[in-house]
Order: sequence, then structure tokens, then C-alpha cells
Amino acid sequence: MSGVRAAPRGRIDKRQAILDAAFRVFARQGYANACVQEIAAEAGVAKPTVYNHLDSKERLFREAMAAAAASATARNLAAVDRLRAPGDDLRPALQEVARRLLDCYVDERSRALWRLLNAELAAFPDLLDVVWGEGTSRVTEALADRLARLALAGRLTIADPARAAEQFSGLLMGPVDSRSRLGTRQVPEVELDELAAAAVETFLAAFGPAAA
Amino acid sequence: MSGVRAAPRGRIDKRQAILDAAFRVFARQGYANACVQEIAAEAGVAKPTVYNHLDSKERLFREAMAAAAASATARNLAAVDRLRAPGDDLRPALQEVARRLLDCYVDERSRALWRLLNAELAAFPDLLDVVWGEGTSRVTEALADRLARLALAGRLTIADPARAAEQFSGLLMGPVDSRSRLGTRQVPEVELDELAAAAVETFLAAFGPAAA
DNA sequence: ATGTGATTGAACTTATCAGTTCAGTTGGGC
DNA sequence: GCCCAACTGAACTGATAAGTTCAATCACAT
Repeated sequence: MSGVRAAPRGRIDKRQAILDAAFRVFARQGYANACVQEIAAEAGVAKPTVYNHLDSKERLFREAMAAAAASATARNLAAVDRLRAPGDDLRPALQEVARRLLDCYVDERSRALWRLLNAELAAFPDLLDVVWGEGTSRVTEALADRLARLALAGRLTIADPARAAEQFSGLLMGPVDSRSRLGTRQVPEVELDELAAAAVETFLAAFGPAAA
Repeated sequence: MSGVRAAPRGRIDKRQAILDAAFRVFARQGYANACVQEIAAEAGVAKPTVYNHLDSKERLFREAMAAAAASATARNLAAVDRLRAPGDDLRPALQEVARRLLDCYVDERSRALWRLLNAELAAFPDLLDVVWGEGTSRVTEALADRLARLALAGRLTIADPARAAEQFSGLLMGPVDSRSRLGTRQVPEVELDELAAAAVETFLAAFGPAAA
């Protein structure tokens, strides 16, 4: 009775191919400019097959966005998780987290997700809950949680962990947006390393164990 | 022979009304979903009149974006200019700049400009030069320039002013994006004050006169 | 008053695209 | 070897909107 589609035994699951293709096409053209025909072609499938799996362009968009958001969030959380085992020196651990977060952020799919969210926020307000509420804000919370624990252990000096986490993100995102010109320019690996190091430098000056 | 339209003496200039209306409608609906009919209605004008002033929807969009970008940039630059007369204590000066930049950033038109830029970047790559190149990046440069002078005067300790400026922006934009949930939520004045103060706190810890 | 150029509303052309229909094909499970 | 469900291609409907046309109107300058 649940609307769950029976596993398509025998044939490969085209649903995933369709959602992947949909995200690529939406990322390339935006929601309104993308046409289902092209998504079908990109997935190597006929148009009625698309409608067989997902019953409207809107659904197609929502599901593609949700999938992309879930994968981006998982990667971000994995990066933050590095702080579970900080080691004896905090700086390299923070730098590694920073570096991994930058990798997430400059990722092509992730940028596209961000662009599409901004673009369609007015038309699909509920995307905010899916992409932001279950994505970005969870990552910030996880980071704040890690920072709070480090503060409790006396290894950082943080009055407001949530704000510290937001600032940590800002120290990464601001400069990388600038260097990549909103993601339209490839940023060399070495520059990302520098960005991460500089962000951690500033962060530790403010929140390091010897901070004001 | 120059395509310059003679000043419409006697009648009010409808061109400006059309561009204003266009920006409002584009901001509300996005480029693809906005229709020229509606822009005309919003400007209190007939559709052929729109085409009499601006010969295509594309032009309409470009000019509306350019105008919005110019006004946003001017306001940002004015905020940064506050650092020309820093006074004897740097902290309140920086806080005032931070606070004004936050005001620019949470401004409705400014957010819309940003959203539209992100949204249509693929379709209108040249907007990057207009909005980013002559907007955001100029503001960052101006800020970097001010910071560099303060460093020369021994009032800050900054090795790379460009990066310091990017980080200053990041310390503001990151938290405010978070607090406003991408601009979908009104941030109370007092919270903006706190955000500005916290950003300056962190900034001065890293780049204050007594910094590492 | 009158001429001129901008403005208006309404209808029209053309193009694109979401979503559907259908007759025919395919390919794995039995 | 046959069945059945998924898949295919192609054609179709209906809606929406860009851009144009045109005859009628308006408001200022002289």
C-alpha cells in the first residue's frame, strides 16, 4: 500500500540515473530553463520514462535537490568529525577541517546546489528546510558542538560556540568566494591550503587557549 | 544619430520607473518567471512602452541589475569610507563600519541582487563583471586599502591586507547568513549590533596592534 | 487650437515546453 | 518459448509568454 516502488528487479534502476541527470541539467540551466526532454536525453531515457518515475518537473527538482543536499551535508559532517580526535596540537587538526570544508565548498555540485537554492528560494520556499535546515545548519551545529567540547577541555576559549562556528565558516567562505569569483574560477590547491591556514590563524588568535 | 534618447521633456521619465519595476519583479519571480506584461503593469505602463524604452527582456534585466549593483556598491563604499577618519580608538570605528556593512548586506534589494546574480550567472556570464567586478571586489579593495593604511600607521598588524579584508567580510557575512537563514528571516537590530561587535572582536584579536 | 511624438490597449504571431497518449518493442523470469 | 512490465519514439494538447502591429489617444510646445 505504501507508494514505494517495487525494486526494479532485472533492469538497472533508472530512477537514480534520471535524478543525477536532472541535477546536472538544472545546475547547468536553472529550473525554468531546463526542459524535461533534455533531462531525459541526459539520462539516456525517453521522456515518458521520466514521468513514469517522477510525476512532475517540480518533483524532479525537489528530489534532485534533496539528494544533492544530503550528499553535500554528509561530506561536510565528515570533515567536521575530524575534530573528534584532535590530537595533541589543535592547529593542524583545525587546518585539516578547514581544508576539507573548503574542498566541500568549491565542489562543483555543492556550488550548483547553493546557486539553485538561492535562485529558486522564492518559488520553492520549502527547499530552505531541506537544504539549509537539514544541511548547512546541521553542519554549523556539529562544528559548534565540537568547539564547545574543546573549550570545556580548556583547549579553546569560547564564550558562544554557535557564533564561533559561524565565524569559522565565514573565515573560510568569504575568502574563497572572493578568490573563486563566486565559483567561476578554479582556485589552485595551494591557494586553498593558504586560505585554510590563514582562517585557522585568525580563529586561533581569537579563540586560542591564550585568548583574551 | 547617437542612439541616445532625447530627454523626455514635459513627461516624467518612465524609463526609470520601468527599470525599478523590472528589478522588483525579477527579484520577486526570477528572470525566467518574470513576464514583461507584469513589469509593465508594475511600472504603470503599457507593454509596448516598455519595448519602446528597452528593446528586449534581456536588456531590461541587464540594465536593472547594473543599476541595482551601482547603488549597492555606492552604499558599501560609503560604509568603508568611515575608516578615513578612524578617530583615536579603532574599535568603535571598525564596529561602525561593520554595522553599516551589515545593513547593506541585509538590505532587501541587495539580497535580491545577490540571489539574481547567483541564479542567472550561467545564462548571463557578463553580469559577473558588472556586479562582482565593479561591485563586491571594489568594496573589498577599498577595505583592504583602508586596512593597509592603518597597518602602516602602526594601528593594526596586517601582513596581507587583501586577505584581512576578505576575512573581515567573511566574519560579517557568514554569521548574518546563518542568523537570517539566507535572508528569509528578519534579523533584529540588536542582533546585528552583536554580530558586528563579535566580528570586530575576532578581527582585532587577530590583527590588533598587539597581535602576534 | 493644432501638430507631433510618446503612449495605450488589444489582438496577433510564433515558439517553447509540460504533461499525455498510444502503438509498438524489449528483455528478464518462469 | 512465452508473458509482462518497463521502456521507447513520436505525435498531440494546452498553456504561457516574447515581441510586434496598429489604430486610437494623450499632453505638451508652439
